[in-house]
Amino acid sequence: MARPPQISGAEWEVMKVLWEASPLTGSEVAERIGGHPKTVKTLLGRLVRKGALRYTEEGNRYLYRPTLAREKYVAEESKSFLRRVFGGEATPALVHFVETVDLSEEEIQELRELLDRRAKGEKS
Amino acid sequence: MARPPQISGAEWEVMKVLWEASPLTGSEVAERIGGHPKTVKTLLGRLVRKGALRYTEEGNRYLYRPTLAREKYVAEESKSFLRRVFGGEATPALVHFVETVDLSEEEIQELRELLDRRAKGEKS
DNA sequence: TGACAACGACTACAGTTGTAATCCATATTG
DNA sequence: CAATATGGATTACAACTGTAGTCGTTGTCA
Repeated sequence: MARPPQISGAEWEVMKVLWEASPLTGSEVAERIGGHPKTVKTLLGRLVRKGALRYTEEGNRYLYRPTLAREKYVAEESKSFLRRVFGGEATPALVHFVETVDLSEEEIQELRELLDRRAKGEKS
Repeated sequence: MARPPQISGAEWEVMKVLWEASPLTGSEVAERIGGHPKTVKTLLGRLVRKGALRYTEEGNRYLYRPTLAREKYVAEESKSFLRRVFGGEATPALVHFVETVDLSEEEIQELRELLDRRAKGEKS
């Protein structure tokens, strides 16, 4: 199973709008991210080349849509981030986030419940 | 307060060994990451140019050391990761990690305690 | 003291990225 | 229909990256 292709920062912006709504034309995407249409077109082309997007022709223009769900990319990026910055260890990263970020009471509660569920059993 | 300079993947490897032990000569760094000395020298030079490393001369060679603590970079990279992948929201990222990564009983316990402490007050 | 090894400085070079512009064909508008 | 706007294809181009090689100097070993 081939890994999702590598997506750059600007490309990620493009993917985001297409994960929110697709298919879209190039101009629609450009409009939503508020970027220069030419630039966005370039990015769309690169993403197609990388296999992150497909398109279908609608009259004279293309309709783009993602080939993979956002979650796949999130997982990939997260792993790469963990590897790079935390030597692949999730716990130090979790500790870092919990310690440095503002969390509301509700969020803390949510996370605590999640950990509880995690603690009982759905282990591998 | 100027942000820590942007560090690429290969450069990060170099920084890691210097955060573990410094100062080191170029060859020592190369040895520890097991990379080609020439390549490592290039990276060291770039990091100096970027301001991520300083060096002092020791005889005919340089001794390199980081200009900033690892934590600064970790914070920077983490923020940029959150922004890119999770729209700047920490909680979804935390949820993602807790759900997708294997955590030992002890790690879960550690995180739970951390959340508890977080819940009582020490905002910052 | 002469050959060689190691150093830093500089150079190389292709691939990626961000940001567009140019070119040509077609669609739209007056 | 003519002028223009728009679309995709192609081209541009500098900065950044990964990965080294070349050059000139100097310390070291035989």
